[in-house]
Amino acid sequence: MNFQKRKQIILDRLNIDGEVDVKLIAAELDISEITIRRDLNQLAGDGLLYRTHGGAMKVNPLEIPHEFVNKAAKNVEAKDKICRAAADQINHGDIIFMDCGSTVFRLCQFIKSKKIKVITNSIPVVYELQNSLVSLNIIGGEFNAERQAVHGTMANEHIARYKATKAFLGVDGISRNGLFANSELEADITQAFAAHSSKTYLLCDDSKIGKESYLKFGELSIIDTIVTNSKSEELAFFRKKGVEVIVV
Amino acid sequence: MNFQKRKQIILDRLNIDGEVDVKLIAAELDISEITIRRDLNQLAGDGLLYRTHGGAMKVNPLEIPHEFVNKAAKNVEAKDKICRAAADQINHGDIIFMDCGSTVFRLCQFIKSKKIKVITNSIPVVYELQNSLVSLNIIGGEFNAERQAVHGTMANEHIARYKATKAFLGVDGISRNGLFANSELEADITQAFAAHSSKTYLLCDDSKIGKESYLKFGELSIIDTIVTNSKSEELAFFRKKGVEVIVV
DNA sequence: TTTATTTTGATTATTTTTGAACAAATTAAA
DNA sequence: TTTAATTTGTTCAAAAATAATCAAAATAAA
Repeated sequence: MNFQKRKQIILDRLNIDGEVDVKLIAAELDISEITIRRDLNQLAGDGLLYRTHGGAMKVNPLEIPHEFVNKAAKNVEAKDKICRAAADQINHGDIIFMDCGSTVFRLCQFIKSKKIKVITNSIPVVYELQNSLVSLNIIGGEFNAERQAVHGTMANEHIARYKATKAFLGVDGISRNGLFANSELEADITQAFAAHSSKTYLLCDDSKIGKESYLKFGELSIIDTIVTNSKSEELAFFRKKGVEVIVV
Repeated sequence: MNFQKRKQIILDRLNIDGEVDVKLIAAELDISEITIRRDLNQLAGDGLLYRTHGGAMKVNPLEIPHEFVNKAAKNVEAKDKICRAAADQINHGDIIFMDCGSTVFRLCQFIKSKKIKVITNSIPVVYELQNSLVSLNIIGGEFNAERQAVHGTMANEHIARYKATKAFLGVDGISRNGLFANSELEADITQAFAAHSSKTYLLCDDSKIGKESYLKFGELSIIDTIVTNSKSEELAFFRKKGVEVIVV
């Protein structure tokens, strides 16, 4: 019974019970208390548990289940149709912006073999494209764990340094009144992307069309093309406003 | 019974039981313990298993691009010692730079529960720290798939916008003649990190001490502290030059 | 064949791990 | 508050594992 094995047992026990007791563990593993104490101290030193008198407690429940993955898995069929159509718009040599939307993320699988440059603030996009023909540029700044992406002042400045041929973006809602976002950070970066690309595509499944939520941040006019599976009558209005609409 | 055959048996056993014991294997194969130990050390050096006292354990398969894992898994024990000592230097509230070295990567596991800001160009570091108490800032710019990291002009400019309390860096070699890197990109970003942090730590295992390869890019003076497992006499020279040396 | 190289094993010294004993610190109880 | 019980850190010693050194055996090369 070596340290590595005891470490595993102790951490397993912590995950189950939330706490461990020096005496109990020592008796159970048939090993001296001083050794268990030394183990706990070492693990506490590495930040793997909190030391208490007589034992240890679990350290903060850090494991945030990958919300992003779940979100990306919703409405997959529609999203994939949208993305396949969007990928058809991308040509060899394009420089494209991709934001951190869950629909935009699914675009990755359709562009892996294209010789293009992708500039993105989404870490999942980076993972997905890192072993492909796509050349990647990561937007720097403060990382938001929930969105798995970078936002903020530095990010916006970074975008402003580049000029893309096309931007593929998501929003939280779009209606005849404009574009809506869940947060100011997302709104800002979406605007920055749109402002620094020659052509701006909005990828949105039917759940987003006509939806108005939280923060209106821009007019329809900053969008050139909408790619969607929606059959909403709102689309006719978008067309009338000069926005190209691709229905899949 | 040659090394190849023993290697096969050892790795098979590891896959089945998750661990092996020097004494048991030695008895079973009717071969001396010292030979088995040598085998295990070699396999551990190749990152194929994790050496423990009295045996070895299966290496936990991280879900990180393989190229990176293999490199990071070499010389694990020394690197972990180095990183534990390095982590001791980090205090609540610190703002630290971390580069894309394989040793620096292993620092992650020891700082997950620290309330600090980490600014990094390494995507594996981001991945490893994303669900921790650490607040992350990603350095933007062109992504290099081989190094799993960002380098270049934008990256250097990004770094220049920040000021860190401490930088933890790797190099490809260090000798009395200065610091050596594998590429200009790495050299530039290392210098940028060092220039914009109050204190610069170099994490390097013994294989890097005294090594001079490819490109000399800086003097010893840009380093404040070296953390290493080396016992080279070169260390005395570093100390004479005013560099603090922490030997683990 | 002889000679060099590599691999293996035995011996010894060193390091690491562990446990016991006791003093210091902490918690609980009176 | 004071006292008792528990937990902890420290020091030291024993045991186990390891590394280092060198010699023997196996293998490859000339």
